[in-house]
Amino acid sequence: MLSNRRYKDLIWEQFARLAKGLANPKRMEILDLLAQSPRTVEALAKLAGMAVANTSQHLQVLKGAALVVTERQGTFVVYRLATPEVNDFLGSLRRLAETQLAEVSQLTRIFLKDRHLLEPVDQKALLERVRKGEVTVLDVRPNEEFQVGHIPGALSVPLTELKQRIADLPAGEEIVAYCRGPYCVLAVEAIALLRSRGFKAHRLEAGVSEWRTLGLQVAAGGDSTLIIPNRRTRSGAKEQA
Amino acid sequence: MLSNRRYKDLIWEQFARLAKGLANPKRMEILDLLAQSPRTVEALAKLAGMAVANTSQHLQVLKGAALVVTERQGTFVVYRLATPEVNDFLGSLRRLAETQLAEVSQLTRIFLKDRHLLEPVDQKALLERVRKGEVTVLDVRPNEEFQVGHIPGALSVPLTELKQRIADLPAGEEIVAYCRGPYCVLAVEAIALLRSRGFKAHRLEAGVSEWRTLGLQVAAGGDSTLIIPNRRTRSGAKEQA
DNA sequence: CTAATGTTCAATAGATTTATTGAATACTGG
DNA sequence: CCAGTATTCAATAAATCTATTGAACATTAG
Repeated sequence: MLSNRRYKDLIWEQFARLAKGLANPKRMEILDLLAQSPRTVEALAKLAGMAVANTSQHLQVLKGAALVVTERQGTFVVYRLATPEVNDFLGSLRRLAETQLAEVSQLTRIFLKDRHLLEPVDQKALLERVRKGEVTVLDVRPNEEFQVGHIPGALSVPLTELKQRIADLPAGEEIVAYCRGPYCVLAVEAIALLRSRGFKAHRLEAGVSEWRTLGLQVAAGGDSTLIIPNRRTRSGAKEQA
Repeated sequence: MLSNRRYKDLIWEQFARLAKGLANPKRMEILDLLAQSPRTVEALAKLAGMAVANTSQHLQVLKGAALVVTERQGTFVVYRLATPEVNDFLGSLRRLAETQLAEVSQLTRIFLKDRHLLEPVDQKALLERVRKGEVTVLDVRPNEEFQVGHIPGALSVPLTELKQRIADLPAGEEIVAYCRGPYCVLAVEAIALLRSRGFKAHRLEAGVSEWRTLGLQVAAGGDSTLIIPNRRTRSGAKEQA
């Protein structure tokens, strides 16, 4: 017979178990990377800047908290978020952190100010214009992530290739760049580069996971890569950090 | 100058900081109690079954994660959730735990089965009937919590007093009892008692915080306590565990 | 002021978490 | 089967977290 007190203890322990999975900066980063696309242990280790064994250990914790699931592909083990609900939940955790922790917005402000990009753009209006297809949208993440899912109509121009391909962009038009979300730095760098070349460019803070959470459609495959054909790459091995 | 890597590390650390606040069963329980009403350290310690110093320490952690705030009232220090967003977030954490962790629903099933209360009621329909005022609704939490906020139209009948006051209840009508939410045991016991006395009684899983999260109005004060007048009690000192 | 009460602080031991290291295991291609 | 690569496991030390204890501090009542 399960006593009241014992039931309570066990139930709260389960909730805390979920939270424990999130209670580490590196695991947080791993989850953010997995929100973009499924990845191998090796790829995650490289992107998060940590040893493979350590990454594997963190992934076991996340698996134990039922936040991620695995699938074997040959000698690789591919990890991904367990369900779309996990993605939505991560979004609500971040929003809570933004409202509750002054440090979050302060850090972002300092970071953007250092890069002379601290000009508040109405993100809601920008999102609406993107949704309506009124602006040229660049997805500056690695092409692998673009393939898995991107904002409809976006062009895949990974940050690593932007410099070489910048001449191909429409000179007069307004450009909007996005990457993995509000705390990803790829689009920030892309905007800096674009502006230094005279483009009128803005950063969309939302990434694909935010886009999806808003209930909007996500495109897959390489159909919007109008500028150059997709390159073949080894699973996650040469992504940008 | 804040480097990319350093910015990322600091940002993820902030998110993890929030999660760390939740990563302990006792803190989870404390937050659940605070979702009902503000409480003193002493009251929380008693309700959660832990030492005062230990409770105070946990509260410092929650305060550090900006999940709760304090207010001094004489020699007491009253803790409460920092914002309504914290309450909503706790709800989404629980919902995620329900979908991701089989243990949660299994524990609840075992608990209810032990008490012969495992008959699935359509909670959505029940909620709708409560909203429309079609049933007699009992709030079986301590009266202090009722005072702070309750479902409009509900009668305050704390579980501790139910036995004495059961004769005053309308015999024929259907009765719905609720307490602090899906993982609170007060209503479960109330239902068992009511049924043993021949009442047709059901448990509403939602508590006040869920009710509020749904965007519904919450009543405050003692105006719905139709059966007996509100008693004066010392802040949380004699609540039921 | 002093006494009483509620809360916090400080020190500690035991448990848990984390990064590192090197070895073991799983799968593929030959 | 063997060799090579990706992942996991096991052991360890350092760091962090937790509950307990007793003292210190803050506020109110007298």
